[in-house]
Amino acid sequence: MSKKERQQQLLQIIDGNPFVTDRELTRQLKVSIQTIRLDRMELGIPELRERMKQMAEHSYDQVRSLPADEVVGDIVDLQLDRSGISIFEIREEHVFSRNGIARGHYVFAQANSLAVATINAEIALTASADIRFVRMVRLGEKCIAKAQVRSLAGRNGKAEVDVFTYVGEELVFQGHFVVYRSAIEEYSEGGNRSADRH
Amino acid sequence: MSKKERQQQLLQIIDGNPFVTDRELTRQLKVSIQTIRLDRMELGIPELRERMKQMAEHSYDQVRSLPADEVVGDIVDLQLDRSGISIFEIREEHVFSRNGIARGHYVFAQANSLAVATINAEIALTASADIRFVRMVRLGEKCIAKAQVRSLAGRNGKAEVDVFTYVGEELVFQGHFVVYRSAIEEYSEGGNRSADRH
DNA sequence: TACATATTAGTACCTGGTTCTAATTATTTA
DNA sequence: TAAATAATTAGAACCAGGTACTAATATGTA
Repeated sequence: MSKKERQQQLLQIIDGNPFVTDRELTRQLKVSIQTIRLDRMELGIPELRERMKQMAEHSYDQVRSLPADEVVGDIVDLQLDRSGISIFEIREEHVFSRNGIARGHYVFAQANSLAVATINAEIALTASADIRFVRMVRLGEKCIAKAQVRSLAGRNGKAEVDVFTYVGEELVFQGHFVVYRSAIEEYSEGGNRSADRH
Repeated sequence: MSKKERQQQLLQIIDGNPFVTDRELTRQLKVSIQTIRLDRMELGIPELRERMKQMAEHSYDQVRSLPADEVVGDIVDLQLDRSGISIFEIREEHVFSRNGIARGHYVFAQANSLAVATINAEIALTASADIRFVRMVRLGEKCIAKAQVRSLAGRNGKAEVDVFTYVGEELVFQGHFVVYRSAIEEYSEGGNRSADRH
């Protein structure tokens, strides 16, 4: 096996399992540990611990901003059963790496979270939605979603919420949500009201 | 400061920043490094490297299944401009930890990804959608989304796609998507066709 | 054959710890 | 107040998984 072939294999192995040690690599590639290390140098692959650290840091950033939180976006204003505003900044982890455009479901998730949070009920869940992506949202843009409750049925019924999301003055998304409100734990899209603002 | 108070502080510090070393902790808590280590022992907090490893492994699991991939769900059948089927298993990272119910935007994302992937165009993007969450989806359930293209406009125009998502025989989600297709790179919700199944 | 490239070997050193023994300080309790 | 107990600190040996560096040995090529 040539040096190039071996380095290709090494890339593949580490790509397939980033948790592999140099010692394990020597067993798989049948070369000395020094060769493995020279190869890693040439290929710019950091040591195992550094790889794990980078993965941990990367995931930590995501965890802090993302779906670890049951509400996507930061709710800055809330008048229960009336209106709400949330802010969500489009970051690296929300976009297609290819073109820096936000994945639709993040924009959707912000609006959905806000619609549900605005409804004052033990349990609120999205029943249906009618949505439109008015224009693409790019990396770094700050989405401001504004929710308006349009109608409220009884204590256990449907509520209708309109959400408009803006970047600056521009409308980027609009949605009409039908949200079920209930005191019974059945389908919780936003869950217990008291737990929303962790 | 009592031992209990210190251990509470220690928990808080590590919770706030899991990347802190014992040495940094000695500076913040003004005790010896042995005390820090005894405290970690008592509290069952692993060493920095182990913490990073766990985060990395956890995120790696997520990355493998989740939005790192630009298509949410595994497309198992695809007839461009006609129909498509994708499978998406609801895992730990897709549900509300509180009740084990899938976050709506994952169910939405699977359907959205499939609708876009089914359209045969250089660039495809979701323009609007009309969706309904028919019943909740729980941890461990396998969502099978079936897309049917209903209408196609010219090379650069709108396409309409219906997506029905099932768990077993039960319908859990339905959506009507309007997707823009274009050869011009403008708003890519699924991106270059050739890159979808990487 | 001479030279270059590739590979292997070996040593010292590093971080961020664990494990263990032992000594020193509080703090409590009899 | 003295003895007992708990809490804290010190120090040395050791570990994984490396880096950095020097030097020797293959292996191929002009």
